[in-house]
Amino acid sequence: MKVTINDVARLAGVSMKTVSRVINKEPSVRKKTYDTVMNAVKELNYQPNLAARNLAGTSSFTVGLVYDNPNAYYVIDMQNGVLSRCKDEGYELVIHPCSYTDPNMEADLITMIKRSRLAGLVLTPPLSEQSSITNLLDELNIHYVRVLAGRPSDDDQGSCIYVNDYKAAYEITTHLLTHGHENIGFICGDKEHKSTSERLEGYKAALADHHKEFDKRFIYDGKYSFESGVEGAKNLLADNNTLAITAILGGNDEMAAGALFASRLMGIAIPEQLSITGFEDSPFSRQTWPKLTTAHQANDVISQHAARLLFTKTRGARNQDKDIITSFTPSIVIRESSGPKQ
Amino acid sequence: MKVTINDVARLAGVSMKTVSRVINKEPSVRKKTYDTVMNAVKELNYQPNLAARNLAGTSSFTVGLVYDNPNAYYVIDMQNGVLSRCKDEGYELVIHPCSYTDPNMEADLITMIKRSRLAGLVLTPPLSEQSSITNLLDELNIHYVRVLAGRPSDDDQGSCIYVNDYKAAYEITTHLLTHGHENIGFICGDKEHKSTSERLEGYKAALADHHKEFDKRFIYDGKYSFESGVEGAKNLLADNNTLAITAILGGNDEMAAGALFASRLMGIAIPEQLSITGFEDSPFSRQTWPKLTTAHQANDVISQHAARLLFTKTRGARNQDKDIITSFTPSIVIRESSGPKQ
DNA sequence: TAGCTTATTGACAGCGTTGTCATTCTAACT
DNA sequence: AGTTAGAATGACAACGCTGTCAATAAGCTA
Repeated sequence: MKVTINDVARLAGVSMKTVSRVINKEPSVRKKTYDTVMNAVKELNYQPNLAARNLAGTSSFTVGLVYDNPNAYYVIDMQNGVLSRCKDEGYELVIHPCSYTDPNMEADLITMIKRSRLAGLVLTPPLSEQSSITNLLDELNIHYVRVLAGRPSDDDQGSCIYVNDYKAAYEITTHLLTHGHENIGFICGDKEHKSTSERLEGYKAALADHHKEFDKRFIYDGKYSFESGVEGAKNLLADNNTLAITAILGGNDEMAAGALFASRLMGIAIPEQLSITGFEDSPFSRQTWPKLTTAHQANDVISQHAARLLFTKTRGARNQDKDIITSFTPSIVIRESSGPKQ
Repeated sequence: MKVTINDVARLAGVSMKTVSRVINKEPSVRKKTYDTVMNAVKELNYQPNLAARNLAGTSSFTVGLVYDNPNAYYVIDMQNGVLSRCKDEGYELVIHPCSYTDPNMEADLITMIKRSRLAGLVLTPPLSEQSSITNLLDELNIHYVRVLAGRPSDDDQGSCIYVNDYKAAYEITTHLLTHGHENIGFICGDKEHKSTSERLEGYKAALADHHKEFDKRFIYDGKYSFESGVEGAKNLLADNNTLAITAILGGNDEMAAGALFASRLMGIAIPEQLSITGFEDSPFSRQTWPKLTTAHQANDVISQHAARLLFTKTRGARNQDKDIITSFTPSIVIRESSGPKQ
């Protein structure tokens, strides 16, 4: 019923240590021995016991995914990406949702790390931006990889995956500018998120390159929520649109959907009277009416790379994948919610 | 740095076995001893090592969550619910997304179970409905709890959590009927899902109780996807609405949102010309315009109960929580997408 | 072919817990 | 006080694997 490394060793006619070497892909195992062992593994359908490996080995086969993100689509994507790599490499994933406003957050994190002696962690925004967490992990000597909004080469120590929101926002703003829009509103996300400032900077840069002055009356501080998108649009378009706004850039799809909702309430036609764009390309950017122009962020791919990067860190020098992409730029997807200024 | 059971034992002046008894809440430990040990645990901030417990013990401290569901909101809710119970009980959660169309699904499942020697599994729909899976688990002697669409007392062996979609659909249909709607369309979900037939039965029962004949021309077979909701509405309202439909019941929120989208394209005013209702109360039922009338399903609560039920099964007779609710009926939430017939 | 170096393999301890079973207490009886 | 049942505790092996280090086999040089 339960197959152990000893059963495999017996069948293959080698010591259990040799079997261990084979399943860990250690060097200096003769090809022929390797094959014999692998055949035995397959014949018995052997699966190494994770608990035993974690207990005996110096490095564990468990990684953690830490997130504080209300966006279910985002979390699922990240999770699936990391998970798919874990499956390939025989790792196990422990997920750890948390809230950075929770005073117990760090204690909880430590508890988890201790309980499952983790090989490493993948940190997603906005937690990946908090130095209190990275400091803590450095102190505990835990490997981690951060997924971050930002432009590469900041203070990277080779453990970051960057999502270039700056560039994406630049492009989406440019898209609107080249369609004749002059007065473009921007609904920002949480001030605390790096992505917010990166996206705003991209917007500003595009304006500058088109010789338009930045005007903070066009900016609304939202919260990355649908509701704040509603508020944002109402605010920007207040008093019968005194600002003469013809396009609104949502800091994410939810806020853009909120802006759409608000426009609908105000009887504004999209995209005829107002262009609206989102950010992230989450599923519901395709489920609004009209569908949202947005910037596609390949979260599943990003998280896969994050996991790979973590694995190479964990395993030290050997197995250095050098083809891990560590910088991603969301690509804009043009749908029906944006169009030329009329 | 790393605190083990021995450190606690030494500090408390007892054997490590006694510490083990304390942290496992075993009987026959003197109150005084218990307190001494607990103080030592707290002082050292001791966390039992999960790998060691899983390896040494007869039952493991790891449970799995298996799902095949494209709905991110649903998955996250289930996950969070199970996770919150796990945290309380010191268990670890391993998630296992899979696809029932994948020929390797069962092999993958077995691999996971072997790798992490699971204490038990929580199965969510539609996988919870597949006898191939439950048979497999029975064979492997793995505990499991199923979350199911259905009415209690079917073939329950005390390991099911029921979601009474029948009743909820009955109520939502009644809501429409009492508002004067006579011709009510129904966009079904996947045929393979139990929830689809349960919801349809509820719809039929409500019609019957209002002395209305069931007419299958009012039924559209969808796929629980936004797109199929669009198609469903187009179909039901075809030829300038020859069926004179004034209300459409979406099998879930996504399809209802799709129907809303399609209505918009056809220039139909919601809810003035057509009432639309959803099912599940997922976040985007609040992000459509107008917001969807729907049936609220407390997935986080449901999954918490599923986890609790699993724990009591795992731990055998002791710790029998008798207050675990095993049947839930979604409650209808009336919003702006439905109204009286005009 | 002997002699040496290096590649390959194996024996055994130990990872941090729990299960088993033996031992020592405690308290309630004669 | 002397028994004794039963409660409370402890000693030690075992869980399935990996790390260390020693042993053997293979390959190379002269």
